[in-house]
Amino acid sequence: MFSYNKTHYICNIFYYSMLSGKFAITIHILTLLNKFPNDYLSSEYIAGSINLNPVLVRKEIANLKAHHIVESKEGKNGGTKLAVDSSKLTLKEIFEMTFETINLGYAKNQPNPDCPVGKKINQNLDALYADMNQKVSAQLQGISLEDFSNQF
Amino acid sequence: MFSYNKTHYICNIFYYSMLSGKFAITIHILTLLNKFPNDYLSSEYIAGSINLNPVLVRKEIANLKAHHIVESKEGKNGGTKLAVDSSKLTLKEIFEMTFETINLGYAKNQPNPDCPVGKKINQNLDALYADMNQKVSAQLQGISLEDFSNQF
DNA sequence: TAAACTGTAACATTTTTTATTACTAAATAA
DNA sequence: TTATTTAGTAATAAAAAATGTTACAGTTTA
Repeated sequence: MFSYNKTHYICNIFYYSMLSGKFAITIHILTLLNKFPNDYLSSEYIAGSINLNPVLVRKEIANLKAHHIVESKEGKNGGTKLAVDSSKLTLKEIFEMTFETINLGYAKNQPNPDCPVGKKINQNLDALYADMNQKVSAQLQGISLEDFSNQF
Repeated sequence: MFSYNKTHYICNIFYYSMLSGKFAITIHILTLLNKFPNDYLSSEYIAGSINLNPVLVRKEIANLKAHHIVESKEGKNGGTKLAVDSSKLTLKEIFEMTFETINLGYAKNQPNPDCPVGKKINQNLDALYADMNQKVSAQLQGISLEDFSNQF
């Protein structure tokens, strides 16, 4: 058995890039926009489809704008529309805009650096998750927003 | 633009199977146990390596016990040891014991069923995530606990 | 100039995750 | 046989993350 001091490591880890509803919400928004490429859809309207607060829709739209995927028009009759060709936008790109990576999580606290396992566990998990990301990315790369949207 | 009533759907969805630190903690526990296949390691000792509360370690161990992966001994000098051959236990099995599936999340509220997109979005996400799981599972299937443990 | 929008900040609430305390029961060693 | 160390577990607390709300300034259009 390894022996090490059982000090308490307070410091937390910032690996976290947890999944929330961000991807689902973003793809929902984009699917709607894709259905009406010539209309500016309001956040209120989109929110009504997702069943979500319009402010949260606008926040995701702000993210999409930062990536130049959509454009918005302020003022009356304003709203948001797609700014890219949906056949060229892949789910991989959408994924990357909403998550950094896919992973199976890390323990919250820093593992004990005096333990051989604790010292390397995150590094080894990183490697595992990196492989995982490659596989998932390859899959998502093969699906365009148009493909996804055509399923509806 | 689709038109639909903007009622508010309160009902939530139970898809959720979010990732926390469970997988990381479980694999950490199993790696330690694998390093000392003949010792009963206490939850206190394991907790000292993960830097986690011992009660939480015992909870994960309870889960492992339910899957007959480890066995425990109560009382003084008690603890937990592996009950399976680590070369035959795959990360896929460990993954399945701690998560049901991998996914990129769902919006929290039920989407609007009066909207063609809202009505089908979760079904289409499900299909996407199912493919994802297959790829990830195939990867994890190829790695045994022994393989993982040998990296340390 | 009123109305309908976006953009954003600030704050509140809810949900999830992690931590703690406290206790019972079991096994061992002295 | 008794003190000690351990698992097992329930109940509760605290922390963190996600989601929701309110409010309001700025923009555009009719």
